[in-house]
Amino acid sequence: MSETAGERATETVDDFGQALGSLLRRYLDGARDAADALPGGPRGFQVLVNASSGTDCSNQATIAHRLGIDRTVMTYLVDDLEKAGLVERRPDPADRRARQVVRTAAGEATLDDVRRRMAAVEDVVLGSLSADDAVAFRRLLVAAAVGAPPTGHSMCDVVGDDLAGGC
Amino acid sequence: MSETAGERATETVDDFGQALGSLLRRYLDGARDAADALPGGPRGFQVLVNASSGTDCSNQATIAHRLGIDRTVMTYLVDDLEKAGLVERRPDPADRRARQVVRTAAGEATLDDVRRRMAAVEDVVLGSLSADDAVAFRRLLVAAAVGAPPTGHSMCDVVGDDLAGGC
DNA sequence: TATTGTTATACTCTATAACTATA
DNA sequence: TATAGTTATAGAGTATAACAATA
Repeated sequence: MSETAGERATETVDDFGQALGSLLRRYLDGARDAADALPGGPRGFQVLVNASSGTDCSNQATIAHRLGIDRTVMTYLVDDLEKAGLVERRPDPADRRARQVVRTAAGEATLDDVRRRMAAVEDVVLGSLSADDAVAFRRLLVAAAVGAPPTGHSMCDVVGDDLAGGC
Repeated sequence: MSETAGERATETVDDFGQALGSLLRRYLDGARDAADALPGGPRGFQVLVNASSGTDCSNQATIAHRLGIDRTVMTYLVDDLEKAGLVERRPDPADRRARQVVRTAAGEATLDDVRRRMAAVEDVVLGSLSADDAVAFRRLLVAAAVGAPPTGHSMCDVVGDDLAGGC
């Protein structure tokens, strides 16, 4: 940050998309290391985050939609996570077509661990911001991302009607 | 945006990487439309942005490094932009290995046009933020992205010594 | 010896299409 | 008819390796 002698401000980053891409690239570089224990890397991590812990439903389609990835890719990701013993496929009692993706105990433990490492990566990525600015950035990022949810309506809303408190 | 009845806050986005990915995905969706006239799409746009307008030097390697893409990909991108008449490859007088990527008049005009359309896309992507928050977000995004510049040192710094005012 | 740029090749990732089962 | 999930195949995108020219 402090203007070092060798780098007079070389027009830095003046483009929104470039800044966004640069930030994501740096995040993914760190995330790949943090998630190297997980099959699927950062993607596998996000699937694990969005998997059900028992209180909410998470079909493969729901997760795929939420993450913006194809259903066919979800099959492979869940396959690998299941082989690693981190998640389980459970038939949805309300819809026999669907499979809920539920974290195992090992999955919960692994998620806790990787989550901590991801948090460390985030700190590094946002390292050039002050503590206050970093908080503000996270808040604005989430607010901006929520703008147009990938899923027009959550599958939970559709299914959850006759299953009070969760699906 | 406004809380519609059918969508009670479905735990929204609680993950940094997920929010970042979601935002980039929405941006790229719009950017693909905005840059459909350009060979290479959003990537081609960024190359065009980073190409030289005469005042600064821009080797292919410099641009590639700045954008975080491979040199081999740069060749194809510049090939296509050159075929479209938007940029020119010019031998660098200071380094006969290097080729400067310089925008043509048509390239400048196209860039102006696409830049305007990109700005519109950004407004849509940040549409859920207030005007003040959008400004703040852009500022923080750039500040965060500049944190660790992809290029440790710009090639311009190395070459520019004996060419006062530009390379 | 290292770097710029090019080309060809191989690989990874992702999407497409077709199918079954269920709604 | 539409959707969830799986599988196989094809495609886009990307990286790897080798090369020539120059530093």
